[in-house]
Amino acid sequence: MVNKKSDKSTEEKILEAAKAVFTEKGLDGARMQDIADKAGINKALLHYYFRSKDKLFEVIFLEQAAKFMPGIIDMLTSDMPFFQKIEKFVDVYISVLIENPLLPLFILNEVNKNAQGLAKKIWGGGKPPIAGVQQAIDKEVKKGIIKPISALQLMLNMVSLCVFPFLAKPLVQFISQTNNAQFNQLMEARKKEVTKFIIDSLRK
Amino acid sequence: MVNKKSDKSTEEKILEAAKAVFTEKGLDGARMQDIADKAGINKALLHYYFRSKDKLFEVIFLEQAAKFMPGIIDMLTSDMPFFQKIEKFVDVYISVLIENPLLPLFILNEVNKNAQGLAKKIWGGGKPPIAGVQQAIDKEVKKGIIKPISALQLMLNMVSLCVFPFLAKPLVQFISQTNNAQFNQLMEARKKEVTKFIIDSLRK
DNA sequence: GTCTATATTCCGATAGAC
DNA sequence: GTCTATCGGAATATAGAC
Repeated sequence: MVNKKSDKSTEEKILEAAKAVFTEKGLDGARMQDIADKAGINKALLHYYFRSKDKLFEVIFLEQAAKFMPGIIDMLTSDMPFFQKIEKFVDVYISVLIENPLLPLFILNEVNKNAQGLAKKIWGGGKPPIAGVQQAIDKEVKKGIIKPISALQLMLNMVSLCVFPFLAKPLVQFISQTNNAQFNQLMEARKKEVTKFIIDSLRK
Repeated sequence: MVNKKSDKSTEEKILEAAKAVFTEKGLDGARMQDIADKAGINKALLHYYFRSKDKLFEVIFLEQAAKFMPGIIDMLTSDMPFFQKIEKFVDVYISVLIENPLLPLFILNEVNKNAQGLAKKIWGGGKPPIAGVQQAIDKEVKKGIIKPISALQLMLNMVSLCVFPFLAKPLVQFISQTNNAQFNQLMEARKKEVTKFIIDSLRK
């Protein structure tokens, strides 16, 4: 084994390199040459494995999109205690983002450039079952545990608080004067902060 | 006056068109031809007024960046009542975003691609005076009005809750099944929701 | 200042040898 | 399967007439 990559299949090396380049530069900014270089092969081979840049991109995008879309609806409609659902969601989601800090910007960028096409390719054509979330909330309201709130607004709040700091990572690092490791510490600490912020707001 | 644009200077027409195309497509995705078409002129004239695509982009970027960076620090250190500061910030910021929904993604994208260069071009080299915000918060804590919180985390929360829905606008529209006008209504309603959400969380 | 026409560079994609 | 060499188109940028 000469280096770390030599025991991986060529296809795996390409996918790994493509993920890195696409998530950093976006579809338009990425260069097939860069992907080839990073994978340690040449351009022609990229076209041999994946017909075109667009095809390669689509593979990467769908793979990453699945990672980005949190199972927030499933989680909020599960049978865990309500506040525990929130804590779990925040914890898991921020952990994913610490491991994949470029993910949110990558996904949102491409969804915006391709609004109608991609948004529906991620989910099926079906509507998201947001009504179930509203029922779960209303149940807690009736029990007198939380204040009334719209399911959409609550989900927006939860996702916003988790994701935005990563979208604005360079700005946050500038304002907080932190390096990468310190930024991750900050986000680790933020798990508790966000959970507390949400629960304190909901609690009656 | 034949049309709306005929009484504007050529430079103004270019800037207007460039803003529209760059904010929609980003630096890499934008085409000089598209900008020329939208401005009602030809490509050569773009280079006559601005030397290159990059130069033109920089003008647009700096102009838009100023709009995006909210005066959150100034606002939080002003002498308004504390909860009123929050309400005002949310109201003003979401209004700006309703008028410029593409602004956040545009800015964050380019800041990320150019982390070191642009972040410092926006502000001067100086550190942001976040310490003043912490003092303003601590004062309210001592008065017994709010719970203790880090200035950075609070500012992150406030900005996250306002900005993220616009970054994820296509996804939000899909989930909430809304058209543009309905989305704007949703964001208008969100002003009160976000203000309430933040204040409920901070209040003792 | 504004245009048409053209030069130049870059990049995705293909051809063909091994 | 993998490579080198090259094509062909697209996009930025320039030259030069008006």
